[in-house]
Amino acid sequence: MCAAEETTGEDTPWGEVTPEAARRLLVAAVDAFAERGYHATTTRDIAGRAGMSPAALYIHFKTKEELLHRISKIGHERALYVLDTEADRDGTAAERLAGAVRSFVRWHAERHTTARVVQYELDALGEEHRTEIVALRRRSDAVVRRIIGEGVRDGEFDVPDVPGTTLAVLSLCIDVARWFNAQGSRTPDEVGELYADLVLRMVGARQIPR
Amino acid sequence: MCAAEETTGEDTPWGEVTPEAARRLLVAAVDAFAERGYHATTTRDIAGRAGMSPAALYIHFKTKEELLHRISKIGHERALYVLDTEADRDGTAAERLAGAVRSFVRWHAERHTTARVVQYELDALGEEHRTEIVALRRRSDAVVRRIIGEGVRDGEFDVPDVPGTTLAVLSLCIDVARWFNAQGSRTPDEVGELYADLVLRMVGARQIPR
DNA sequence: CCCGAACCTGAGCAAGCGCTTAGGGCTTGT
DNA sequence: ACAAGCCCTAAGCGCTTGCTCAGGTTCGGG
Repeated sequence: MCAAEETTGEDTPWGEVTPEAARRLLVAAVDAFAERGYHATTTRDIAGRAGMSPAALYIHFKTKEELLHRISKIGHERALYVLDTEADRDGTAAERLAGAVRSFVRWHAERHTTARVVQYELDALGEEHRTEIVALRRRSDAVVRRIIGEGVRDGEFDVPDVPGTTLAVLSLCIDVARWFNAQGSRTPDEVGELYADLVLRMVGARQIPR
Repeated sequence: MCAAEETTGEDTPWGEVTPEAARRLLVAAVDAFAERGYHATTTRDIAGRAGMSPAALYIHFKTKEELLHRISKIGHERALYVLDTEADRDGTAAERLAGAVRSFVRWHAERHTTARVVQYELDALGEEHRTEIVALRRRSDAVVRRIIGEGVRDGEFDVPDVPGTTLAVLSLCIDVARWFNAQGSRTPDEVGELYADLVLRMVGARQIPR
């Protein structure tokens, strides 16, 4: 199902988007969408930021919505990859949960421009594209729920309401994209560390690992 | 500071908006903004939902942005009132924090249509109106920070990073407006209860009150 | 009965929107 | 040298947008 080229854990952002002109447009769109929102952004604005004429956009993308879809899909895949990687490590449930939250939050802070589009412009997608993306989001939910469930099973965590707590944990992480500011006083690493600690408290982890 | 007419804790929503036609338009706007977002909503749509012609809107509101501003201002005042009321009660810091979170979350769930507009359409406001609203939001932050600070001072809470934890608590509550669904399986009361418990864990409250 | 104020509508304007089309320069292989 | 193919632009089409304005309806007070 997944080709070898689709390396969702790459270092270069948007490396899989080719040709380079399309990538430039896409990056410009991410900035514009994050700044003003999808509906308040014009195709002329996107093209302008990429140093091209408005018509150039339609050589690389069929519609403005397709741009959003590609951003949203790649973004969700990246976020999910980050979460999955940490969840599949060895260690106690507490260690894995802390690692997952730390990385997931760090991703949302570091890539807060992308994350804002990914997390808050879902409604602007068309019907089909949205259901596709929602499926990806459910997988994130499943990952976190599994770790918490295992922690409860092994007696590591004290969680009366696993689905509710899962929801709250993910909600907390996702909302970082809304408030995080690069000019602010906290680094992405610091926020990740703080949040990992807070989440361990939420699940009543019996001891702080490491 | 507050006039007698400014009863922000009323039972009837939007009771302070008169005349009745203006209130109908405002309610229609809340629904439309919450559903599609400010920029994706047309003045024709708002007027249509209120059963009026597009021109009628401009008798009661100068611009579309003024509509958003009134919604945002009243909404923020209500939310802040809810928070303040619980924060000013007697009791331990844990009791007050739990009460504040419970009520604040319940408000965001019950009034999730309004809350979505209030919390996620800030950027659509004009420069002046936005700074006015941001000032209201800082007051919410101060309320929560004060309770947590007092809990730490009295040895009730164990919080290494008070500003960070305050941020996280508010972030958690606010994000309820994004995911809460009236058709979902949880009632606003249940979510409020769950979240109050989770927040007490986050601050390391020594015992669960009541 | 008429007046003025309050409220609302039908029609429409200027501007801006997403998107299309015709065509012109590059680069590349031969 | 030249043709093919790719990438881009200038111009603009059809439509929708926020908003305006002249005029009509309703209603309480004189």
